Amino acid sequence: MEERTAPEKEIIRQRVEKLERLRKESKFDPYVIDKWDKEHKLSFVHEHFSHLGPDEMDETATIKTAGRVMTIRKHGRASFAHLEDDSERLQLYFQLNSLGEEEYEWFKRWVDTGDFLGIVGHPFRTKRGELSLLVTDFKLLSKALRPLPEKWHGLKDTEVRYRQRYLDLIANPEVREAFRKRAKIIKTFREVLESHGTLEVETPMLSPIAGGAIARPFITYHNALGINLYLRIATELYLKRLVVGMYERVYEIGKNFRNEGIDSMHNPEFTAMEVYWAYANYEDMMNLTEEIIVACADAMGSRQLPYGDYMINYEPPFRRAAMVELVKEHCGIDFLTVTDEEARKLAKEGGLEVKGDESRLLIMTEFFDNFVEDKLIQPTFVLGYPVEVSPLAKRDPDNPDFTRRFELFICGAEVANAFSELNDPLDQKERFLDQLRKKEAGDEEAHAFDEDYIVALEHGLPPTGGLGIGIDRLTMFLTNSSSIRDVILFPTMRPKE
RNA sequence: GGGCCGUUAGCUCAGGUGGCAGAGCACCGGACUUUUAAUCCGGGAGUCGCAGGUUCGAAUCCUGCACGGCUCACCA
Repeated sequence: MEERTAPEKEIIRQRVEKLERLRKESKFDPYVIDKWDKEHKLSFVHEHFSHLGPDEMDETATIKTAGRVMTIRKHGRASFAHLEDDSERLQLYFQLNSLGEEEYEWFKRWVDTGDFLGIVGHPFRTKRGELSLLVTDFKLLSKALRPLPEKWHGLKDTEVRYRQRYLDLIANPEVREAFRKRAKIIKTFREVLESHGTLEVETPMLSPIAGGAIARPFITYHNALGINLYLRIATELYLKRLVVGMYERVYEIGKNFRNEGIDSMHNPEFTAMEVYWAYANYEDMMNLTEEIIVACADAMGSRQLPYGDYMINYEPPFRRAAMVELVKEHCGIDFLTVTDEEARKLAKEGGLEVKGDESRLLIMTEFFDNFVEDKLIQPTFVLGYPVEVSPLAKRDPDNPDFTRRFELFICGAEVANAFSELNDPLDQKERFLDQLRKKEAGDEEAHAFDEDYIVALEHGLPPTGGLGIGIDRLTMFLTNSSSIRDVILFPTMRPKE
């Protein structure tokens, strides 16, 4: 049988062989070094030596830096390379005269693109005008055995980009930038919340009941306890227990898990922020939402940010409109003046599925979901959600069919959900029971009945405003990303084979 | 779940009507002391996503499957 070598293996074989020769011939092992005193980021050179003119060098300045070799251009007795670190890219100039023959030949012989180099050198600008370092000393800090993605076109294959994100990050600097922005957004959340004296807490991801939202949970099993546990779908019920427990302002930023479909707006695990303030209501939460999002926009550098074909204006105040008004505006129907029966008829005419027992307000939310939501491009607070679709929100005392609740829509998608929290234990129990009945009637996604939470409410929850913001989605809109996978480093993927 | 599209060298991509598997980058060897998608000369590199079918002959046509993308539906 003829032995065949796969080409990829062949490249790696060559590199491994080279590594072995390097170890043997020059008594040097690139994987032995465990420290390099990197004194300067590459951006330091750009920041401090941009004033150098063509062919001008600052020999009094010695830069000690390190990074990954991205390109090499060898020219006999002088060579150029580009070094990249997490701040910048900078050209290196290796010259026989300044390095000495032995060192220079060593570089040409052993250094490949993808390798990590420690560099000592003087800043200068080439005749052609590129800021560079004249290398006076260098050390090979680590070797790459696989080739870098193509340098000109970058890495485009979406599947590889998501599965091997590190390659995406190496090849596409704008991707690195997007995740820096994500970190900035989360930092901004913390700064705003802390500035209002809000305490960051952590609540269970594993719990016997997955409550606080409508979603199918992931189920897992704990061996020692011998019970099923659910991965959380929201942090809501635990955070409100903490307000019962005398923390007046708490928030949590963390992962939620929902066992549902995957598309450009949904990942099975996603990051949400939830915050609860005692003695505050949903209007305070609206102001807080605005404050956080405006601060995030500012952190991105502008209150006008593009998303696809749209320019989104994050200048406050955001529009605030009742759902009834928005449905009237977009559909021409005033659901306050129709009967349940008329509403169902209108729904049928509008092409919506009707079972026959829906209230006019439930139909209204259907109209909203189907015909209004995706039209809300500019940041819009939608107020006045019916009680039926808001089992954890306080009723509006002037209008008991509605709750003191809002959702914020940006680019046609829900970004925030908030309400004056229902703190009446008896009402809450009734609404849970109502959800239970829905579940028994076959609604897989009705809220779970959480007896322990009712007990907590019975001990007294102060009037409380609560808010949840989907950080991935907000990050998408602030970074002009068309898919949630572009703002999650390692999105959920089906394993290959 | 439905529809459409994609899968060819490590990467980016060509390969009308079926007829010897290609280019650039990357890699290996050589020349070159200011290049920057360096250039020039030479070389190696492929289970054409997988499986089956049609055919003298399939990267190409047909069927199924896998993975991915877009989209619709469903869903927060």
